[in-house]
Amino acid sequence: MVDERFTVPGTPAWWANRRPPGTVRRRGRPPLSFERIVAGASEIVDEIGSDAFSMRLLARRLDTSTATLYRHVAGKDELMVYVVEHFLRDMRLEHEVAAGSSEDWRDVVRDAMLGFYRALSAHPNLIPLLVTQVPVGPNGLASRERAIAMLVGFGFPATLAARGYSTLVRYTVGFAVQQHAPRALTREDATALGDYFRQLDRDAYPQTIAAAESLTAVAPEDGFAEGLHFILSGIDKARTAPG
Amino acid sequence: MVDERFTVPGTPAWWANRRPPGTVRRRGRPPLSFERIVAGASEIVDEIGSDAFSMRLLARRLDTSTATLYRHVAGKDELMVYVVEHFLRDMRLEHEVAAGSSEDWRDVVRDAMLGFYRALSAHPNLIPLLVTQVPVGPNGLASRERAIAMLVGFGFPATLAARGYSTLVRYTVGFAVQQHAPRALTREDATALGDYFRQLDRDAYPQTIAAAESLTAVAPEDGFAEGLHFILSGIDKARTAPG
DNA sequence: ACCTGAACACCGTTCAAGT
DNA sequence: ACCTGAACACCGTTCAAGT
Repeated sequence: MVDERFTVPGTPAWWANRRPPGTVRRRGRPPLSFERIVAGASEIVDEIGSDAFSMRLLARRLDTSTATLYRHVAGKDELMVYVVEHFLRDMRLEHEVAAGSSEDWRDVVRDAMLGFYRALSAHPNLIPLLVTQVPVGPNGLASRERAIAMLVGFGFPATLAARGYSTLVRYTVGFAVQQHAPRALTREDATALGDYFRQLDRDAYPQTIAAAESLTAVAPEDGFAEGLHFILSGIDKARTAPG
Repeated sequence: MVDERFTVPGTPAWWANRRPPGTVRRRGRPPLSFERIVAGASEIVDEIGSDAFSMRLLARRLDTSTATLYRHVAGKDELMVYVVEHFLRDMRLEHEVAAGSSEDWRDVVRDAMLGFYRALSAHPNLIPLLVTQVPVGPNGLASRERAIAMLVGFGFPATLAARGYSTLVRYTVGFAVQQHAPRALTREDATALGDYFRQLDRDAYPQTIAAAESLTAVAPEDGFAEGLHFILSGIDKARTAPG
């Protein structure tokens, strides 16, 4: 019986023990490299989501067969781990900028988290994958390191930096998946939901009716920024508390 | 072309226009009621999750055929909406208690959200369904109404009550799905992840190594409670702020 | 040595045919 | 009128057979 920790894609042990994949030459067709497979899979996931993604679809797009794909990757699960890693690299490149413009750590971290949120919003079909994976591949590690270093640079003790970072990432991914996941509410849905709330029985749902506007009218990013403000405010209080 | 809003299960329009389902008598077997179908589906989802749930499995367990199930429900999606509604009723019954023991609204709301979080933790396979649905069936509406009324009862303006409620529910469901979703990190995984962090290159990942303990050692519920504390603290500041 | 058609054991959903 | 076996068009994954 094989130790399962070494076979579950995306786990630390799996990253540590995986064999770097190679390239296969094919007569008359572009070589089928590992990179081309991951890039093709990332494209399809971005377009239609990881549920609708299928090995057959990818094989067709790369002009090969599913069995050949299985010679490069262990299966769909493993491929999705590489897809996450692929997107994290792009997100890092996109956000190498910013920072430094303010002295209040809350402004800097708010902008960083808003950038992360916007990057997720730009690739909604990626979000469900981040919910089921804690990214510990090279790009995932680098993002985590930079973020914690940023907080420590603002004078946070290591413990509060780690916990604040965890809370912020959890909040952002959790908010994004509820807002942008397949089948999430569109703006039209929110309008319809507001109308629905307002038409409810006034005796049974007085508060829901009174709050209908606030419950549904907020633009997605504003709703995210509000909660983010609450969290940053709470962390700041913990940071400046005596003791 | 039919208006899609009336055919997508779980939407307000769908709830408003759906036809209440009936019961079918079968010779020599227990009658196949809508309730038995939802109860059976809820059991299976609780056991193995909504992905692994299949109409064939449910049909086998209820001693019938898939085609017969389709005479009672429109399909798997619709059935999952009823499964959510089913669990929300149970959660309401379980939490009819508490409240009133403290004068600080934060203590009361913290206990309420912890109760919700524990209810979700007790049914991890239900959580992914809550991510893709805003529950607006009878039980979902009643929960929302009670929660907002509680905040208003503590003197919150309607707008802040609605936004605070939204943030709290999003945070709780978002945290729960990342902590408890199928394939989420177990305690053993977290330990392995901590070891992995500590073994990284000291020059490349100094902060990750320093924070390894804090990043992975926190018990799940403590991590949730910490973030919850930040949010409650932030909302309280908004509530007591002048203007 | 490398590749792949076809198969296996599944899905959600539908419908012709039975009782 | 009610029920269902079998089908349709898919999955992820594997392997015997080809080049």
